[in-house]
This record gives sequence, C-alpha cells and structure tokens, in this order.
Amino acid sequence: MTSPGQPALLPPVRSQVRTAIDRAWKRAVQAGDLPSTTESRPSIDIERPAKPEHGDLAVNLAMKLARPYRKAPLEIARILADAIAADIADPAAASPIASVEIAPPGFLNLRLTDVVLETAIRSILGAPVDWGRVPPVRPRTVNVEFVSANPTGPLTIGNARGAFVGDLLCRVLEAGGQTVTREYYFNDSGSQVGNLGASVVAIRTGAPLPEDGYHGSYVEELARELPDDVRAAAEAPGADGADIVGRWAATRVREGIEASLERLGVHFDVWKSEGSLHAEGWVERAIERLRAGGHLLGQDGALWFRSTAFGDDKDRVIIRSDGRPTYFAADIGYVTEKFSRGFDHLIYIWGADHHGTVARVRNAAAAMGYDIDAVQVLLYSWVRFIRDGEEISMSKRAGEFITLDELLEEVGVDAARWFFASRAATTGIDFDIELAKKQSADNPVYYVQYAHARIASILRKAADIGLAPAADVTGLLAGAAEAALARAIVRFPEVVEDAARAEETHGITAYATELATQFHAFYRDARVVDSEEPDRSAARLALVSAARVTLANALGLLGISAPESM
RNA sequence: GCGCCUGUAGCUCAGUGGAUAGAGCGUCGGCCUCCGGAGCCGAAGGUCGCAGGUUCGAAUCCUGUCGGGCGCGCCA
Repeated sequence: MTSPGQPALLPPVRSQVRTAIDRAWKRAVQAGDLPSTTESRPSIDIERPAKPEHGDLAVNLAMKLARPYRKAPLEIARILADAIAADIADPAAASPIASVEIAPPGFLNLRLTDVVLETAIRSILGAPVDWGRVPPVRPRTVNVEFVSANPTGPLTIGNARGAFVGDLLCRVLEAGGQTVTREYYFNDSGSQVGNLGASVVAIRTGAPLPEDGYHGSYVEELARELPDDVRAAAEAPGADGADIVGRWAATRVREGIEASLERLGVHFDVWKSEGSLHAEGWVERAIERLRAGGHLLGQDGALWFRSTAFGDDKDRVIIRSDGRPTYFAADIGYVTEKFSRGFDHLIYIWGADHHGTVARVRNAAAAMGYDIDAVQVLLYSWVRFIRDGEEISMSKRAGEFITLDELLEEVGVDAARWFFASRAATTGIDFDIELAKKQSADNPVYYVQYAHARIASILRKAADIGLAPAADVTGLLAGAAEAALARAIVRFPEVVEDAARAEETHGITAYATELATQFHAFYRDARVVDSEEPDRSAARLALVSAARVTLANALGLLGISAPESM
C-alpha cells in the first residue's frame, strides 16, 4: 500500500511490457484484425531469451492464441507485431518497447527502449532502499511459524534448514510487499521437559541418568548453573523436583536458542508456548467450535475430529481416552489464536517428515470456518550432513549432535545462508561440511560479495580524484557494455517478484551471481574512473553505483552482508 | 501395501509447456606495464532414471516402471 505522499513503486519493466502487449492485443481486436472472444485472453508469458539475438524479451502469446483462434501462430504473430508497432508509433502510449520481430514458430521478440532502462537506473539512484521492493499482488498479513524446536537442547544442524528456509521466506514475502510476523512455538511443560529436569537432577546428585534422560555437555552445564533457589524449591517436600528443574532448564535452553538464532540473523517477533494456549482457553474454545459444527466424534473413550469428512485418510484424536489433550488439540487452538490476532494467512514451515500432519491441521481450520487456503504448510526436505564421506547421524537425547553454532563457526553465516538460499526447499540436499570449509574461498557468495567490494573500491577511488556519479545515465546506454549491464540491473524487481510468488530464493542467488558476472565483464571492457573523460566517467560511475545498490539489496534480501572491502 | 517428495554434467544444484538443457565447484589450456587476479577468456563433460502417451512443441503434463527419502500412533 502506498501512502499519499509517497511515490508509487516503479512497475518492473516486465510489467510495463505486459501492459503494452495487452494494449496492442486490444488494439488489434478493436481494429477487427483479431476476433473478439468471450473467452479470456491467455495470460501473457514474458520470458528472457537465452540468445541475445532473440531480443531482450520474448512473448509466446501468438502460439497460445493459435488454438482458440484457429489461426496459424505466425499469422497471429504478424498481426500482433503490427499492433505493437502501431502502439510504439503512438507517442501517447509511451511504449517501453523499441522494436518487435517475429520468429518461428510464432515468437514475438522485443527490444527495450533506452528510456525505460534510463528511467529505472534513475529511480535506483534516487531511492536505493526501495529498489527491489515490488508492489504486492495482494497485500497480506502473514504469520510464519518456523523452527519451533522444543527447548530440551540447543539447536542442531538438523534444525538449520528450517531456520534458514523460514527466515528467507519471510524476507522474500516482505520484499513482495507483505507484512510478516516470525513466530516460534514451543512446549516448555511436557514430559520431555520433565525428563530434561530429571537428567539435570541426576547429574547434580550423582545418580544414574533416567532411562529416557538427556545426555550431552549442555546438560552438565545446566547442572552446574542450577541456582540455589530453584534447587531449594525442587527439594521441598511434596514438590515435583524434575518438573521444577525442567522448567528452569527449558527457559535457559530457550534463551540459548534465541541467542543462536539472532547470531544467524533470524529474529522472532513472537515466542508462543503451548501451555499458554491451554491456559488462555484457546484449545477449549476451538474444540467447542468443532463440536458446534458437528465435526467431533466420541469413540473408544476418546474424542476425535472427523478429518475424513475433509478428505483425510483417517479421523484424528483430539482428547485421549485418559482425558489428556493431544498435540493436535493444541494445534487447532493455536490456529484460532493466530487468526484472532488479525492474520489473514498462516504459513507453517515443517520438515518433510511432518507431511502426514498437514491435512488434519488444514482440515480443522476449514471445519472451524476458516479458508483452507489461508493455512499453508511449506515442507522442506532433509539435509544429509556429511563429514569424511560419512553421513553424520544425530540423536539429541544421546547427546550426539553438532550444534547450529558449531556449524556456523566452521562455515560462516554468509556461506551457510547462501547454501540454503540457493536450493529449492523441497529437494533433499547434501551438506558436506569438509567441502564447505575447503571450498569456502571459492563459494559463489564471495564472488558476489567481491563484485560489491570492487565497486565500492572504484567509487572510493573516483571520489579521491574528485569524480562523482552523475545524476543520470542518459545517452550512455548506446555503448554495448553499458547496455548489457543496465539490462541485467533492471531485471532485479522481476526476480524478486518471481521469488515472492514461488516462495523460493534460489532465483535470487542465481541472479546475484549473474549480475556479478555482468559487472566483471563491464569492468573488463569499460574504464570507469578516467579523469581524461569526466562526463563519461561520471555516467559510468552512476551505472556501477546502480549495480552496487542492486547487489547490496539482493544480498540484503537474503540476510547476507555486502562488504565495502574484503 | 497406500500417500507425499525426489531422480538433470565427475560433484552440488537451477530450469513457472517453448528457440541449440544451464550455473557453481572440479578438470584441462590461456590472460597481471592499466580502476581490487577472491577476477577475465576458452575447452572438455548430458540417452534430463527407463518405457509409453498427450500436442505445433515435453526435463516440465498424464500413465506405467525402477532407484532414493519421508510418512501411514490415543508420539511430538
């Protein structure tokens, strides 16, 4: 949403072109050159041709219209091309298209005007912070819940992907104009917390660890740090010592988790405990709501949600026969609690092993009267961590694990962020720790950061001899090197738009790499700092300045630093 | 057995039905009198697991099949 005083974001070039094509299509229909149809026109796909001789952008609309119109694609392409040419000739239309060519089997290959590129560069330099933000398709207030590991031990590399994927998703949604709340859900009162407390007590008293106890140095650390007042309360007659110590330990562990997450640049807005959902009556009210809707079923002494009525393969227990609510009961209470805070979209980031629970949560939301599509689950696949050719197996309870902190210490936050950002969340991936360390110098993230640092260095050097970026690059783009770099820069908002829509970030890392390559090529071919030619130098400084802003914003979008020097 | 995800270059991964399937790393060969060589240029490397089908066109959609991962609790 744009407030009155604020200029609207410049539409991405691709959107401007789409508008122009649409205008041309209507022009052709009005002129009677194309049949008017009651069917809606197919969506206009605009793609970037692999080969430069195919122009800046290509449109396959003529091929798509061939069937409904029962006309040869090339014939339709001819008509559309004529209409686009007419649109270009109309000064009032101010078309972003410079020229159009037809290529078999029916492509329309377009070239952009220099004006469109220059306008974009001007807007980058004028409002660098906004560059890459795109207008929302539909503005939403989104709750993204992720990590949500119970505070029974430090975060491990097993939690890593969820943390990065969730935060990256939030960032990409924010860039797409949505309002995002990052939320962490945890249980600090269950039996596992009691186990943790019992383990701490056992170490403290020198007793053997309980059967299901927790191992690991962090448990010993907790035992050492146990404050006297907590110990006294736990040892009071009739007190549940394991529970009291467990709650204290869970709080300590949770604070440690929060610190780890902050270290990797993930900040949660809301920390929500499962206990609070019960205490505040959300679970009870949600169950009543389901009951009122006739979605519950008593059987074998337990209370079930009729999930099968919504297509699930079985019904799901909400209250066990012994009267204790299941985890799922808290889930449905949580759904109502979240919606009560005004979110119109809920996203859960879960590991792929939770896919069996997706249907029941969404179905319960539907049963309570919410739009099922407003509850979305993003499943990420597992990462196999490899060291010395062997998969690292982990067990938090047995104390065999590598913590997230240790991983980041080894490979670095920027490299780790890049690693996860550059892969689709749904594919299983291998993370070879030795390889990640060994290749750290060759990691593409440094390639992109290097390009940024190099530009920063150029700008410093220019300033030293009194050269500053021009306010504009008008006329500069006649040069081939400049034109190529400008075209790469201007594509950024489209990349963000695609990433926001796909809810994936690997398009951004690929783009950042490509832009860095374009910059390096420009650097090779065009001297930027040149006191002999101050005007051209100033214009080129403006262009590389725009490239720097774009690289910085692309990296920033991924939570990766953009260093001034390396 | 049923369900979901997945199979693309030596390795790690991109590829929303479109033009000769791409990138990084690795390998091989070149480039520093000049704004940062963490760079640039070039080369080799592919039956897109396999077999059918859909259509002007398939890595992409459908069916089958083989391999890998995960799930199928009154666990979380």
